Amino acid sequence: MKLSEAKQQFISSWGAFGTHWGINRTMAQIHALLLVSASPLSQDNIMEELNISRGNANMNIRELINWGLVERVLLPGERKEFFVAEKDIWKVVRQIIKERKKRELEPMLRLLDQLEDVEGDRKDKEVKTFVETVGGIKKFGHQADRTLDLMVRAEENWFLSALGKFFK
Amino acid sequence: MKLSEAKQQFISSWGAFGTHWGINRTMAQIHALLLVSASPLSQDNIMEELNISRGNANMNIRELINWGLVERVLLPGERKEFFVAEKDIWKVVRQIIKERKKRELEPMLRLLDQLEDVEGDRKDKEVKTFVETVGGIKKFGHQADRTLDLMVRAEENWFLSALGKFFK
DNA sequence: TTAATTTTTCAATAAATTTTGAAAATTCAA
DNA sequence: TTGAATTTTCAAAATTTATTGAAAAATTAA
Repeated sequence: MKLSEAKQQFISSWGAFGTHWGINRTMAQIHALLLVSASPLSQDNIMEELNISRGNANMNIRELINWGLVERVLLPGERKEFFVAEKDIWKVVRQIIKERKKRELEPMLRLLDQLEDVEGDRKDKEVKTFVETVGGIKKFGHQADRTLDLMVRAEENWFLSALGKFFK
Repeated sequence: MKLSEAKQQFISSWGAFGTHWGINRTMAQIHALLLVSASPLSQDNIMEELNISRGNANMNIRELINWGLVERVLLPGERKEFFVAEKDIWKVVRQIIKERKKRELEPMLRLLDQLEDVEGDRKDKEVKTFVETVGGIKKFGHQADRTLDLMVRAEENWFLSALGKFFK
């Protein structure tokens, strides 16, 4: 397989993959393109490679920067901005965990904490089921939150390899 | 907070949560509703509670069954079908991991395996970056695949609590 | 300064996804 | 069998989300 074809395939399936994770196709494709580029790309490069408009490129590049997955670089003698993606996949995953934890898990846990003190007789079957189910989710969520914290803080890939040994 | 209000809130935020994970709002809401219901609900119950159409309810209930998160139950003396959700959150999470692994991770790994044998000089910077980045993702992916396998096979919540102790 | 280049914004448009509801198919009691 | 109850399907409509492109804003070299 030729490099250009392989790149195409990678970009396209990374884009499809993203849509299963609440990330829009274009954002995932830009990320994929930068992941496999040896050198920084400008917004125009990206527009051309992916056949997308200026506004679309700009918006999604910015979003990738907000997520901490891409950064701007200034090339000497160039007026344009260029962009590169972090290529160490473990760092990428850590960054995504960090952001999603903050954006999704933590707000959900705050809500669950509130829902705990629902009025009513604990002997009522409906009340009991609600309290127990929500309580279980809350407990699981807090435990996951702590575990993810450790993952995010881990400096190296030691987490997964430690796990591997742990389970053997 | 009243039970009905708490239920409403839980359903609504579980729905919003789902949309960040590539799951449609209604499917997540039906799941939430069943999670906090003490007794099985019929399709009509669900339609009424969530104010959705028959077709919509039917389609999303079926999808939840495909995901292994909900099951049909037949109530004695009733002609209609009723539905219940697995309430043990650890089992729910394991089931989701199992399905997403099969539907998303495994196909991606098969593609990455193919992309590995790209033609071209390994000294070419573009080729090198591609091979290394994709290789890194592949390695990470396979490792994650094995770890998730262990999680799915784990019978009880011992996984997270073991982790907790492991990291202390 | 000025003016060319580049980035950002955002209303309009397009595309994708979800929802509806009525009709068809299926199930099941009698 | 029949027919009422229930489930399923699916084309059309509604809604949501993504994309465009042109205009405005910002940046920078001279």
